[in-house]
Amino acid sequence: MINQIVQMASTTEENYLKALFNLANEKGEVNISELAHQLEVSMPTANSMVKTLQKSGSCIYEKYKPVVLTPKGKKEAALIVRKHRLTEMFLVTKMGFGWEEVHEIAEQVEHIHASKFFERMDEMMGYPTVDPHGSPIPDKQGRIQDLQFKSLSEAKPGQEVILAALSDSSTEFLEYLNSRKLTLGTELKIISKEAFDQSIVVNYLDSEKETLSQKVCEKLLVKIYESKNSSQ
Amino acid sequence: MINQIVQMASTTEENYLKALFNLANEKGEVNISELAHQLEVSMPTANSMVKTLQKSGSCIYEKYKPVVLTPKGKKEAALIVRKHRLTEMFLVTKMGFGWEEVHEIAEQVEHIHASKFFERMDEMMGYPTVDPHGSPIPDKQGRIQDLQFKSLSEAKPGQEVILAALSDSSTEFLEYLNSRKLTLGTELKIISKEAFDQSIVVNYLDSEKETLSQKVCEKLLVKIYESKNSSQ
DNA sequence: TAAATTTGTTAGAATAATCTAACATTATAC
DNA sequence: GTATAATGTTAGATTATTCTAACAAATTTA
Ligand SMILES: [Mn+2]
Ligand SMILES: [Mn+2]
Ligand SMILES: [Mn+2]
Ligand SMILES: [Mn+2]
Repeated sequence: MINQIVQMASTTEENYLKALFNLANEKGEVNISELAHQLEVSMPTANSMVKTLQKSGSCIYEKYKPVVLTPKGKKEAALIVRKHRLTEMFLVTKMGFGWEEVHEIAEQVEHIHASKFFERMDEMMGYPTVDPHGSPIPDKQGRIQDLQFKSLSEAKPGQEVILAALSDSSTEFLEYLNSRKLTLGTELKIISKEAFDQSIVVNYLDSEKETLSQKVCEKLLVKIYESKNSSQ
Repeated sequence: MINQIVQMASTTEENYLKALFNLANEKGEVNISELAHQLEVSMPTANSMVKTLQKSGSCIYEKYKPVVLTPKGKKEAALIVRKHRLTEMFLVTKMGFGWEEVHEIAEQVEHIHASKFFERMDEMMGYPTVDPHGSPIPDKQGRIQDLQFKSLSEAKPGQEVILAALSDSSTEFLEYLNSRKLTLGTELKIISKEAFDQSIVVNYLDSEKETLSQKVCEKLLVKIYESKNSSQ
C-alpha cells in the first residue's frame, strides 16, 4: 500500500510534544510525573498519551524509564516551538503587545496548520532569531541554536553585562521586570554583591540603581559585555 | 449555587454554530441534512450535535423540524464570524495575502480565544466594516448590517455599477476573478446582455472588455452607480 | 535494610465526536 | 392516494482524552 494516511498530531498531542521538548531541554530526562505536572493532567493521563506518541513514532518509552523524544518527535516539537516564538515576536513587534501578554495567545496560535501564515510573519519581521523573551527561534528544519548565556547570579562586581534572555517568562516575572524598566538589551553594571543573601546591586539606564535578589538574578540571562578588575 | 461553570463552546461546536448561522442567513431554515452536508459529517452526527447545542441553549430543536438558533446562539455565531472576517481582512491588508488565500487560515484563527488579539487587529485596520470578499463584519455585540447589494445578473445594459461583494468566495471563483483582474471596487459598465444565455458584456478598467456568464454574474454583487437610458 | 515516600501503572469509567446500519417519518411523483 | 425518494432518528460501536481508585515499583530516609 502506498497511500497510507499519516495522521497529523492533534492539538493535545502537540502540547505533549512541546512539553517533552521543553522539559528535556531544561532537565535532560523527562519523567511521567514532571510531564503530568507540566500539563496539569493526572499521571495516568500522561502515561497513556506517552504510549500514544510512541505508537506514532514520536518518542521512545519503556515502563518506569524516562521518556525520550525520537528525532521525528524532536523535529515536530521544534516546529511547534518555532510557530510559538514567531507568533510571540510578531505580536510584540508588529502588533504592539507587551512581552507579558503574548504567551497565552501564542499557546493557541502555535497549533494553526498554515505554514504560509508563519512564513509571512517571519518575512515581515526580517527573520528574527530570538523571541521577545530572548529564547531562540528554531529554523524551518527544527534546528535550534544554543545561545548559552550566563545567569546574572554568576556575574561579579565590576562586570558590565547586557540582559539577553530570561529563564522564566511567567507573566508575574515579566511584570516585575516592567516595574523596574528592565528590558532585553539593557546594560547592567554590577556594583556589589551581598555575601549573605547573594543579592546584587546594579546600575543601569545611566541613572537607576537597583537591588536584585538572588531569585531574580538566577532568572536573568546575560552576555558579559566588559570587565573591570576581573581575573580574565 | 453561584459559581456554576459555563463551559466554552469547543472548536467543533463553534463550527456547527457558524454553519447554522450562515445557512440560516442564506436560506432561512436549516435542515439536518443541509447542516450535515455543509460540515461534511453524517446526518446522525449533525443530529446529535444539534441536541448538544440545544442543551447549552444555543438552538431550538424539535424532531423533524428545522433547527433555529436562539438569540444566544446567534450572538455566539456572529462573534465567531466577526473573528473570521477580521482575520481575513488582517491577512490581506496587513500581511499581504491574496483574497483567495485567507479563508482556510481564518477558518482556524477564528477559534482563538483572545479578544485582545482581535481587538488589536480591528484597531490596526481602522475598524473595517467588510471583509476582503465584501461580506459585513459583525460588531462586538454580534450585530450585523444588511448591505443588500444587487446581483450583477439583475443589471441592465447601459448601467454602471461597482463590484461590492461576492456571494461565492471559493478559491476557484476568486482565482477566476483574479485572472480577469476583477477586484472589489471595480467599476463595470454593462454594454449588452445576451437574451439566449443571460451572459453580459461589460467594460471595465478603462480598456478591458469581457463577457461574463450568467453563473458568474449571479455571484457578483454590485452597487448601482449610475444609469443611462434607464427607467429610473 | 526496612519503612516510608514518591513515582508509575493498570483497570475501569466518563464525555465528546464521530461512524454505519437499520428503521421511521415526511415529502414528492405518478 | 399509494409508491418512491428524501430526510431524519435511534442504536450501537469506535477513537480520543480525560479522570479516580487501587495497586506496584523505585527511591529515599532513617
Ligand atoms: Mn511563550
Ligand atoms: Mn499550545
Ligand atoms: Mn471566509
Ligand atoms: Mn473554523
